[in-house]
Amino acid sequence: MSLAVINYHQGMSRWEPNARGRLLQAALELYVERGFEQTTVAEIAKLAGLTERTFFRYFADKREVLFWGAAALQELLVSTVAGAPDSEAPITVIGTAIEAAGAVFQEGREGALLRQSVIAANAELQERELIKLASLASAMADALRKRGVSDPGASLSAEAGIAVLKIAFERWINETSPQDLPQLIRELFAELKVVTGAT
Amino acid sequence: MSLAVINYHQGMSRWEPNARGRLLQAALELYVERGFEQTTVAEIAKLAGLTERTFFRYFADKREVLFWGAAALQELLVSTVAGAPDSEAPITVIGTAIEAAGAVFQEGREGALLRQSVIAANAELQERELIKLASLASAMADALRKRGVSDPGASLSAEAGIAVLKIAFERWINETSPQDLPQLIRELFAELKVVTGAT
DNA sequence: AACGTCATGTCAGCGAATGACATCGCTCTC
DNA sequence: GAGAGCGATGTCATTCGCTGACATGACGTT
Repeated sequence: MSLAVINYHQGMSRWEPNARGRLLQAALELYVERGFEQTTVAEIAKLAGLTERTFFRYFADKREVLFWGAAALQELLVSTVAGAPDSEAPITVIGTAIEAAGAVFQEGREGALLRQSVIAANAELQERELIKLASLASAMADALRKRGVSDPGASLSAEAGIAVLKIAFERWINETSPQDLPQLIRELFAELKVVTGAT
Repeated sequence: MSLAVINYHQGMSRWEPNARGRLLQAALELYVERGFEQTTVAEIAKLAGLTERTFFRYFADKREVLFWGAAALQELLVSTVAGAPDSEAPITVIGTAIEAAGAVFQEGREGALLRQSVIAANAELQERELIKLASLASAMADALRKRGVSDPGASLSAEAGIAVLKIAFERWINETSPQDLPQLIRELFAELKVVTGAT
């Protein structure tokens, strides 16, 4: 890994565009090189050519930088659930949505690996990841209820889907030669079916 | 709610026993009265007749006070899983363990209500709760593997069990006249079976 | 009575986060 | 094209969570 020699603002004056992007890139680089705890917000801001105060105008806290993509993922899941044919069973709808999420992760696996290695090394980041996942489950359950799915079933299906995503992602990220993530997700849904009550 | 008039050390000198207990009680009282964020560690320590530094010798951080019971819960879950008859299916073993946890919550519902109202009002506390739940799932999955359950199934069963516990607890805590929690858990496991499409 | 040990106190300091206010650069208008 | 307005950024001060280093007090042992 190379040291942080690049200064993302260099000769730039104030008002250089893409402040959020510069902060994002600077933070990721430092988190990967030194680790999350060993990186201060002041360092990130300096590398991006901004001040500490500005960092907190773009990101609620030091952790949030790593979870910037969560909103888009939530939109994908919700819209996939909302757009599914009315005839499909709730668990099938959730399965389709989770597979779509898996396909997104599959592109850009290198970035996901880097990001996950940072998260795996820090408990605070794992906490943040878990609450994002819980938020995804909650949003999917809402989307199911809008389709007329009644309540214990909606929550259970959504939570089950997130559980599958967690386990599938973990396996996929730890594989040296990765298999197809959506397919792995499909297999885990099948396994879940077996596990919960094969007679 | 009464203001914090009680000083848990009063005329006590140094070396008064049960420092952890006093900190626990002081923290809970202040969290309930003022809310978690509005309570400083210095205030907790003062109410307990100790110093801020000593608080951090007993609790890793300000949040951990509210999760002191998690270790005992984990032991209960793991030992229940470990002690189940060999003939039982993994999901049944998990179901028994989760029901046992539910029974523990059922005693002391008032305390659980108070605790949960504090947690519900603060995102950081929800994060900590989620990582504790994830830790419970991980511990149960380990316990299943020691019984010879192979890996995708062990993780899936454990995560499904935790999902059921989450949903059951949430419903139970929001009921004015609460039904039997272990029974609610049993019903949710049945519903999960239906939802996943197990025939 | 001296000693060692363990719990607690004291002190100094770092870093995350936030509020209040100043300042800079762009754009729009007259 | 000079000034007004405005949004993005900087500056400053402060609070609070948390930690390390070291001092001190109480207790049991010999």
